[in-house]
Amino acid sequence: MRGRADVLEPAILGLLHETPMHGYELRKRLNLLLGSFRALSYGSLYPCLKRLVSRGWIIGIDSPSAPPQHALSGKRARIVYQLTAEGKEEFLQVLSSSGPAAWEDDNFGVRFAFFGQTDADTRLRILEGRRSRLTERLETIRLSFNRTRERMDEYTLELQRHGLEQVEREVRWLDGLIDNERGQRRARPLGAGHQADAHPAVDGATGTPAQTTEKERG
Amino acid sequence: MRGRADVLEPAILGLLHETPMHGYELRKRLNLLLGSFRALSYGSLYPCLKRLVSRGWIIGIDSPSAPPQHALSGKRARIVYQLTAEGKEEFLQVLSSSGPAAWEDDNFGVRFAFFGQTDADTRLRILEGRRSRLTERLETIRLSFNRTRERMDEYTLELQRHGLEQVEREVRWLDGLIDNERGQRRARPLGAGHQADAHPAVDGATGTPAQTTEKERG
DNA sequence: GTTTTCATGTAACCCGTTACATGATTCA
DNA sequence: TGAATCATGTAACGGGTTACATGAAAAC
Repeated sequence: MRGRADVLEPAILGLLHETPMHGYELRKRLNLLLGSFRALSYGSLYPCLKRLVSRGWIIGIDSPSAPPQHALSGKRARIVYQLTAEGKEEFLQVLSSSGPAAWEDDNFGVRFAFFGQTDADTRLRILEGRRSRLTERLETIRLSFNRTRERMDEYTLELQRHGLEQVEREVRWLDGLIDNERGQRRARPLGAGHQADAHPAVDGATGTPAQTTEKERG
Repeated sequence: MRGRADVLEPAILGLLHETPMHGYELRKRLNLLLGSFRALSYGSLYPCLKRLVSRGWIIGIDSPSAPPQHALSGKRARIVYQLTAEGKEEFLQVLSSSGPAAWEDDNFGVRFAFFGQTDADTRLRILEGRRSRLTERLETIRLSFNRTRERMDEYTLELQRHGLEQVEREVRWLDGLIDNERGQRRARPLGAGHQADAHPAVDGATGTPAQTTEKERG
């Protein structure tokens, strides 16, 4: 898997910055946040938490936690983790950084997920960095495409074409976001743009009253 | 990165099935094929080649190879790899397999890249498997989306929305491909469909006469 | 003549998954 | 009562990247 780049640690810090949590729940949140479609393994999560504890960025407090219903006693003792002062400082520092690392494939997602806590300047710088990173990639792909198109069979060609389209789409998405960031005061409320694109996006299962049993990655 | 699932080995087998190559060139082809945007490292490639050799699937022949131009002598001795009979057999077996493994995220790309050498039945089964895999994922995302939308800030929401749209787009892409596979005899020539989507796709740098210096991933 | 590209490798490290181990609680 | 979910971990393994090492040929 994508080694390097420490996407897990900042993600954990970020989630714990919002609210303290125990490992099990953290994992669920992380699965959503990271969007990696194979669930994060415990063999990865718990050692990481340990690491963060040993670095003094978080502490784990053993709490039996009274269950909302049933009123009776506590369920199994769970370890609720929360940020320390140092951890908070560390996270804020991560948030304010806007170097190339922030817009590489691995990190961009996490950084974006915490844009709500990132200041506007940094946000814009990251979005623009990401954009130029992608257009640069676009150039490379187009070049290779034009250089090798006659040697390729239709499927390879189609795969290439589709990949190209994906990146183009992503650039346009970024354009929308950047526009939105620039037209700061009372612009359209994010996720409205992309005119004439008729994105049906989220709608299925519209009526569900949010009471489904909490399931893996759901 | 994405550990497991052996995407490298089949890819190498497949490329060598088309034509013998030395490691350095193989890497370039692999970078295109795999579409992973960080170039494959030699520290990964050469050991893998070694593994394949030890398994008897490929052999490396030391050849000085006379350069096309200059007519004079051979450049540095390079090791040209080619499939053995066993390697060919192995690859063909991989090609004919159409289990769930074939349509998981990691493998689908490679499998698709070799569709030109895959029989129509297998192709269709893989495409359909992939499709149902994605729609299944779509359901999961939509559920979680509807369950957590009010608790999320606009950026997290937008990220989620964008992810959802990406998958939806991919499903539609698959629909086109499946249609195409089904309407076998003389259908539209792949990559034409997606009506009213006006995809500008490949065009930039149209005139380049394919003589640019071979560059990394290009 | 120097830089870039070609060309092949090795060893250490990182980080993630798999598989294993354990046990409480809740739901059918 | 038995299955599923909650909850926390450990150890082995795997495979990829980084960094290192080396050198020839081509391009500038």
